[in-house]
Amino acid sequence: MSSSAEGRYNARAVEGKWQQAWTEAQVFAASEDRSKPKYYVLEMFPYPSGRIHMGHVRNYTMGDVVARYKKARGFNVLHPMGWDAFGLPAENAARDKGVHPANWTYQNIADMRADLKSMGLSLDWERELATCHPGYYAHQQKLFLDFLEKDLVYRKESDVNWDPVDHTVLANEQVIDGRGWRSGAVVERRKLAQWFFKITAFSEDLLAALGELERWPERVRLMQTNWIGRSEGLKLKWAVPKGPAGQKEIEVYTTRPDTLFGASFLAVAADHPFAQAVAEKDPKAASFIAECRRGGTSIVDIETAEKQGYDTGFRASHPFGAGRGVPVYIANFVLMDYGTGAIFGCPAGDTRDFEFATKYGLPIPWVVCAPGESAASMASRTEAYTEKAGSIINSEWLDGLEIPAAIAKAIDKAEAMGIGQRTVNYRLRDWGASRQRYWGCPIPVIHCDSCGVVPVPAKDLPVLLPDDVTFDKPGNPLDHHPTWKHVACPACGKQARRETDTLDTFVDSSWYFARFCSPRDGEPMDRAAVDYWLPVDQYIGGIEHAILHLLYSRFYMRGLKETGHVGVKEPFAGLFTQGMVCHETYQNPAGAWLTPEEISRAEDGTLTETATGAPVTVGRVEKMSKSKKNVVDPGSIIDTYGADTARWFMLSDSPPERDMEWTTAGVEGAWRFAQRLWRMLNEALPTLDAAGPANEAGASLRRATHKTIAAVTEDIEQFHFNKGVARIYEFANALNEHKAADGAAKREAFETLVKLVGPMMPHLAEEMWAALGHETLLALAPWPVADADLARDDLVTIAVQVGGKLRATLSLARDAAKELVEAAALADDNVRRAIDGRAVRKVVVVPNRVVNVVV
RNA sequence: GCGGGCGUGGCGGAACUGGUAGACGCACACGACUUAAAAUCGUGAGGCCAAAAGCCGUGAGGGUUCGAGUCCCUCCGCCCGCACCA
Repeated sequence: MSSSAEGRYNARAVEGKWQQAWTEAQVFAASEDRSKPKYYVLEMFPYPSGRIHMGHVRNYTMGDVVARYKKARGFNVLHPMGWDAFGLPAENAARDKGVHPANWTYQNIADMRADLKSMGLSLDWERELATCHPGYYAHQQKLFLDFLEKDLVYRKESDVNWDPVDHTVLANEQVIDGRGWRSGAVVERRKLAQWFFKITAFSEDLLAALGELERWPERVRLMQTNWIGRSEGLKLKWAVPKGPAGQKEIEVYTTRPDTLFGASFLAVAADHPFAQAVAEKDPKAASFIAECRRGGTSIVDIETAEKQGYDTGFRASHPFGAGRGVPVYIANFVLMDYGTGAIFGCPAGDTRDFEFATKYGLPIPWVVCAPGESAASMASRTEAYTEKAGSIINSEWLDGLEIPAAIAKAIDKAEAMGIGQRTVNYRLRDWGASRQRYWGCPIPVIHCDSCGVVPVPAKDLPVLLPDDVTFDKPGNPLDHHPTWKHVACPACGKQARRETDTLDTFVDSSWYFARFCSPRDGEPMDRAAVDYWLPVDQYIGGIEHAILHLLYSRFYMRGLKETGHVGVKEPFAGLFTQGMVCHETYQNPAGAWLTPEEISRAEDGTLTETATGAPVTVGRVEKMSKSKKNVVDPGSIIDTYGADTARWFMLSDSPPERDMEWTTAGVEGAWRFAQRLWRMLNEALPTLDAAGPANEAGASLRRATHKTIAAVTEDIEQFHFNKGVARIYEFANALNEHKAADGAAKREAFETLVKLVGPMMPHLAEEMWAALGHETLLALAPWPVADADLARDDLVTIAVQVGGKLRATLSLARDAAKELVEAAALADDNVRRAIDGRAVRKVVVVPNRVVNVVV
C-alpha cells in the first residue's frame, strides 16, 4: 500500500519504492561524460563500526543535498562511498569475542551499508571500496614502493611510548599519567626503527598553498598554518673550547638574534649529543637526563613539569666575543626535535628564560628598550619584556637599532663570520606511519641481513595479511605468526624477514578519494580518470580532521604527483566542516546516565525514569556519546518517521557548521511538514489543470515562486541549508494563502516546490512529482530557474523614521520619485505627530527602503 | 600564554554592501472541527502599559552616523584550536 490522497503519506513504503527505482535506473552511476562540467562531492568515509550514528546522518545529508542539487544544475556528479575499514577495534573484537577481524569488519560494513541505503543517498554504489580489501591495499603497497623510490618514505630510529605488558607502541593520547591506557603498565620510552613519510619535504608548499584554498574554512587553514609552524631565524654555532671530546661547539636556533648580547646561558635537550657526551663522565648529569626521560610525553606531564636545568660546568664562548661566555645547561624543557635541540637563553626577552635565570641566579642583561622606556627603567623590571617593539641597548654594534634591523644585522654578521646561517625552521615533523598491529596494510618490504631493506618485487605484490592469526597474546600477531614473516630475500635469496609493521590507517584515507575515480582499475589509479575528476570539488566532514587527515591527504597528493599518478597537488578544492549532533543528557538520582528512551515525559513536562518512576535530572546539551548515553539511533528514527524527516530536521534550524541539538519536538515538526506538503498537494491537485485566465492571485503566487527559487538556490550554494529550509516553509505558507490563484500559476508553484524540496527530502519529492503526473524521475529533472521580472514587487514597503525612530510605514510603487516618497512620508499622521511642529532640517531618502526625517 | 570564534525573545536561529530587529521553525496560549482526544485549520505573541500613543530592547559601557545587531574603542562571559616551538 502506497500513499494516497485520502491517507497519510506512508514514508516507509514510499522510500523503499523510490530507492529501488533509482537503483534500477542507475540514476547515480557516474561516468566520465566530458560534455558536462564535472562535480565531485565527497563526505568523509566512515569507519565501519556497525551502525550509523546521527553524526553520519548529518554529514551524508549535507553531501547528498549538494550532490542532488549539482546534478539538477547540469553537472556530471561523482558521489561515491566507501569504508575506512582497517583499525584497532577489529582486533579488539577479535580478542574479546573470538571473531576474526575480517569477518567482524565485513559484517559491520554490510550492516552499515543497509543503514546508509535507507537514507536514500544519491551514491554511486558501484564504486564502493573498503580499505581492508586486498583490491585496495594492494595498490597502497604499490604506492608505498613508488614513494620509497622517490625518498618520500624512509626508516629511522625514533622514540616511542612502549607498553611493556601489551608489547605495543602507544600514541600519546593512549598514555595516561605515564601508564598504558589498557594495561596500566608504566610506559617506557624506547628507540624503535619506524617508517616515516617525508611530509617535511613539502613544508613550504603545504603552507604556501593554503593561501589558495579559498573554499576552505579560514579556521582550518589557520590550524594547519600553526601546525606547520614556519619561523625564520638564525642557526648559530657557539664554541665550547673545553667541551667533551667531539663536542667543541653547540649550534642553537633562534628567531631573536637581536638579543644575542642578552644571552646568559645555553641549554641543550636531554637527548642532545652534547648532553650524552657530558653524561658519560658525569653520573649526576646522567641521572638528570634519565629524570627528564621519565617524564611522560603527554600534554599534562609537559605542562606541569617544573623547568629544571643541570649545569654541566662547561662554558660556551659568546660568538660575538661579548663577556666571559655563558654556562651550558641540560634542560628538561628544550626539545630535541625542534630547531637544533639547543637554545641560548635571554632572560630579558623571554618569560621562561627569565624564570630559569632567576631560579639559577644567572645575570639578566637588558638588551631591548621598550618604546617610551629608558635603559635605567628597563633594568628595574621584574619580568621579561617579550613585545617585539623597541630598540636595542647594551649590545655594542647593535645599539640603537630597531628590532627588525637588529635581527637582520646580527644574521648578516654571523654569516659573514662563518659561524651562522639564516634558516627557515618548521614545527612540522615527518609522519611516523608504523604500527605494530595486524589489521592494517602490510608494509611491502623485506629485511635482509646482507641487503638491508629490500622492496617486495612487483610480481610478489600484494603482500596479503595471513588469515590464520591469533590474538591471545599481547603484541603484534604478524610478529607471532609461525611462518608469515619468514621469506627469502628477493635480492640475494638468503633467509630474510618480512616487515611486520603495518601502516597507520591515516595512510588508507590519504588517497581513497583518488581511488574512487577508477575503483576497479588494475593500477592504483587511472590517469585519465583522476585527471577528469580530481580535485574533489566539495569535501564534507568533521572539524576533528582539520589537521591530520587533511594535511596527510595534501601531502599524499603531492607525493602522487611526484610519482606521476596525478596531475594536481591539492586533493580538496572545497571543504566544509559540519558541526556535531548534540542531545540533552539525563541522570537518575543515583547519578547513572540514562538514554532518551529510558525517560518518560509527564504532561507538565517533568521527567521520570520509566522503569523506576524516579525523577530525572536534565543535564547539559552535549555531543551524542555512548558514555553519556544521550544517543538517538538513526535506524529507529527512520523506521518511525522515514529518512526524509530525519534529513529535513538535520537541515532545519541550525546552521550546518554549528553544533545542533537533536530533539523529539524537532523531529516531529519535520514529520508534520512532510505530511503537510503531501496533504497540500493532494488538496490542490484537482485545481492545477483547471483552464482559466491568469489572475491577480496567480501573479502574486508567481512572485513568491520566483523569489523562492532565487533564495533557495543561493542558500544551497552558500551551504545555508537552514535558511533554504525557512524559505521553503515560507513558500508553503504562501501557497496556502494563494488558493485562489489560477491553475497554471499553482501548477508552476507546486512543481517548483517539489524541485526545491528534492535534494532535501528526495523520496517525498519523487512521490509528489509522480502525483503531479510526471512519468520520469525527479532525480533526473533540471533545477528551476528564477525569472527576475516575475519575482519583482510592484509595491514596496518603505519605513519612515523621525530622528532615526520608526514612526510609520508606507506602501508605495517601486522606484517612486524621491519627492513623491518624501511628500508621502511628511503627510503621514504619525509622522506629523512625531515631528510635532519642529522644523525639518533634512530628509534622507533611501530608494525603496527608508525615509528618515531629521528634526 | 598565543591564535580563532561566538554572545539577538522561553528555545534553535533570521536580518543583503549601515536602512522596518526577531523571518522561519519549536515550544506556548486561545479559537474552530470532534462525544472526547489526537491530527488538522485559524488567530496571537520581545518587554513595560488595561489599551492606544509612547518608552525600553541584539552581553555591558562609550563613540562615529540622519540612522548601528551590523563600523570603531574599552570591558565582561562562553566555546574551540595550539601550547616549554627557542
